[in-house]
Amino acid sequence: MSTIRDVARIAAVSTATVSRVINSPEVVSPETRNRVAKAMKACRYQYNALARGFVTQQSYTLGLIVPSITNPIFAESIRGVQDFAHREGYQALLGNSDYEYAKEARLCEVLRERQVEGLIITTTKLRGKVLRDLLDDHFPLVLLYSTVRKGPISAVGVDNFRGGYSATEHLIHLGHRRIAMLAGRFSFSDKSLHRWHGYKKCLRDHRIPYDPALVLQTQYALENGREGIKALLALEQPPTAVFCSNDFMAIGAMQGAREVGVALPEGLSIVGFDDMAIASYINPGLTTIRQPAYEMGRLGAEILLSQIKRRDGRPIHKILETGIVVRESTAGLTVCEPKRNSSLTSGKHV
Amino acid sequence: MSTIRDVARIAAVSTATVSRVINSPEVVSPETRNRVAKAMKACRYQYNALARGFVTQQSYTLGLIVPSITNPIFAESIRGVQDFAHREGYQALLGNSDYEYAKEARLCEVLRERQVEGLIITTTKLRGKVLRDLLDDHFPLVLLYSTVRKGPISAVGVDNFRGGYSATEHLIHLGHRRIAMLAGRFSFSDKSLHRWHGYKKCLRDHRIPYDPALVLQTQYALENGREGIKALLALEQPPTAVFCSNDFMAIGAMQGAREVGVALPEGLSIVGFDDMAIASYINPGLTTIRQPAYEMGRLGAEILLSQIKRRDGRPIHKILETGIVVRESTAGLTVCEPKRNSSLTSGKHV
DNA sequence: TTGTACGCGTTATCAC
DNA sequence: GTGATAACGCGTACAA
Repeated sequence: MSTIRDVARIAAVSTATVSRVINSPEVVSPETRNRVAKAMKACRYQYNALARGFVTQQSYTLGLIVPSITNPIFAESIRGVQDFAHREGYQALLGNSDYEYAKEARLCEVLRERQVEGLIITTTKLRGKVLRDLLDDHFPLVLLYSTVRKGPISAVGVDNFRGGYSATEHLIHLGHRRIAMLAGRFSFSDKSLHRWHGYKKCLRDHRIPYDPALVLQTQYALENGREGIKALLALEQPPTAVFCSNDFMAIGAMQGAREVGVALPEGLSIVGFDDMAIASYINPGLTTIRQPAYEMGRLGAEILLSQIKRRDGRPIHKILETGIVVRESTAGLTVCEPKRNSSLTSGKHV
Repeated sequence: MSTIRDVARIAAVSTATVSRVINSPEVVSPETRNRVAKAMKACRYQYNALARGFVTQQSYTLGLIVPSITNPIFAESIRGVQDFAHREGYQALLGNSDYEYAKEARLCEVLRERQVEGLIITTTKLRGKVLRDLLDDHFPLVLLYSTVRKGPISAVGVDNFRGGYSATEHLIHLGHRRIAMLAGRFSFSDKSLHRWHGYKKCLRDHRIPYDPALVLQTQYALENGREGIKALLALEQPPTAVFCSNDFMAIGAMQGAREVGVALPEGLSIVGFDDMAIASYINPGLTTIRQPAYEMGRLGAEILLSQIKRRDGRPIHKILETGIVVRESTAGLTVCEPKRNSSLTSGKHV
C-alpha cells in the first residue's frame, strides 16, 4: 500500500500538500492539485481512515449492541442506526448479546478497546456494572428499547406500560376475562416487565382478578411461544386470550394452539408486540402493538452523535408512540363463556 | 484517556515493559508485572486496539456486505460470520446494499478506507468493477450465497440449480404441470437465475413445456410475492403451483392467494427457498428448500481468515447442500385437473 | 529481565 | 500557497 509520502515524492510536493488536496482541495492551487491527483493514480494510493482517526482522536465508529440480530425488529433498528450514522460519516460495529449479560459486557469491552466514540445498547441489565462503568467514564451512551424516562443515561424507547395496557384492553373489550400473558423474562427485560405492569393495571381497572397462573415468563423465540401456550391451554381453567411480549412468541403461540386443536381466533385470541413486517402476512393476521423500530434506531443514532459532539449535554429521553394494529388473530368471545370464567376465577383468587 | 506512557511513568518502568505486560506477561518478572497492573488501575488505563493495528498493520476487522439485514436468512449468516470472527479476535463492520450496486460499491470503498483486512460480500453484480478492482489488488475476498464454482474468487454458496430442480420436481411428483415461478430479478441475483435454470431443466426432463408467461421476475420482499401471485392467478391459464425464489415471496404469495379467494394448499401449492425459522410456524407450513445460512457465514469467515493469513493461497469454492423440507403448503392435484391443464398448455406451447 | 529508539500514515502547527 | 516537522499510542528490534 502506498501512502501520502509516496504520493508526495512522486508529485514532488510535501505530505502536507497531499493531505490538503484530500481534505481541503480549495486551498491548493489547481496545478499542484492536478499533479497530486495524477501521482495518486500512479501509485494506486488508498486513503487510510484509521491513520486519520489516530491523529484526530476520532474513530468515526460507534458500537451497536442488540440482543438478537435475527429478530427483524432489531434488524430494522440497526438499519435506522446505520442510515443515520453513514450519513454523518460514521460506521457501526455490531454485536449480538444473545440476551446474555456476559456477552454484552464482553462486547462493550472489545468495542471500547476499538475506540468506538459511543455506544447504542439494548441492554439486558439496567442496573449492572457495564452501564455503571460507562457512566462513570462519561462515555457517550444511548439505550435503545428502554423505558428509562429520567436519570443520567440517554434512552429511546416506547411506552411499554401503555402498550401492555392497550393490548389487554383490546382483549377485554372483545369480552375476554381470562387473559394470559406470555412474557419475556423480567430479569433481563424491563420492557417485558413494564408490559406486564400495563397488563395487570388494565385488568384491575376492569375489575378482573389477576391470576398469576396465567402469566408465563419465557424467552423471546418462536418455540417458547409454542410451548408456552400449550402449558397455558393445559390449565384447568385455560385462557381464552393471550398477550405475548413479542411477535415471535405470538406466532409460536398460534402454532402451538393449532397443534392442540384450538381454532384461531375462535378458540383463542392472540395479541403480539412489535408488528414485524410478516405480522400482516400470516393467517390469521396478527393483532399486535406496533413499535417504530427503524425510527428508534435512527433517533438513537442522532442522539448519540449529538452527545459525542457536545459531551456536556444533558441526557435525552425519548418515548415514541406505539399503537395497536387490529387484525384477525383476536375475536369476540361467545356470550356465556366470559361469565363462567370470571366467576370461577374470582371465586378462586379474590 | 491515559496511555501506556502514563502507566510506565507511574510504575516507574519503560513503555516497552508495559507493552510486554499486555502482550506477553510471562516474560515479565512477577513483581514488575504487579507494579504495572497496579499502575494501570490507578490511571484507569484503557487499551487502544486501533493504535496496535496502526503499528502491526492489522486492523483485526473485516467487512461484511449483505443485501438486506432484515431478511432473517442473511441475519443468520451474519451471526455465523461474527461467531467465527470474534473467536479469532476479529470484528465485523456491517453494511446493507439494499440490493443496490451503487451502495455496494460505496460500502466497499468506505470499508477499505477503514482498513478492513478482507471482505465478505453477497454481491448484486458478479461481473462489475467492484469485484474486479478488489481482485486486481489481490484483496482478500469471499463471496457469500454465490454459485461460482471456479475462478479466482473464493465463494461459498449452495447449488441453486439443484434447489430449483428439487422444488419443481416435488411439485411435478404431486401431479402439477402448470407450475409458475416467482423469481428474484436475474439482473442482480445469479442465485435466482440458477434456480430458474433448475426449474426449466426439471420441466424439460418431465416433458412439460416451458411457458414464459408463468415466470415473473420481481423483488425479494413479502409484498412482491403477494402482488406477483395475483398477477399469475389472473392469467387465462393460471398455475396450480408456484415456486418462489425465497420464503418472503412465498409467504407473500400465500397471502395474495388468500386475498383472491384461493384455498391453500388445495387451490395452489407453494414452495419457497431458504427455510427461515418462521416457515414451520405459519399455516399452512411452508414447503421450502433449506439453506444452511449460519453455516455459510461461518465457513465464509473461516475461508476469509485463512486467506488473510496466507495471501498466496488458491481460491476456495464451497457448495453446501440444500434439501427440500416438505410441509403443508404443497398438495397433490385433483385427478382430472392436470390432464386438462397439460393438454391446453401443450396445445399452446409445443 | 528491562530500557531505548524508531516507525506505522496521517493531521496540525508553524514557518516561509 | 507550500514545506518541514512534531505529534497520536503502540509494538518491536536491538542493546544493555
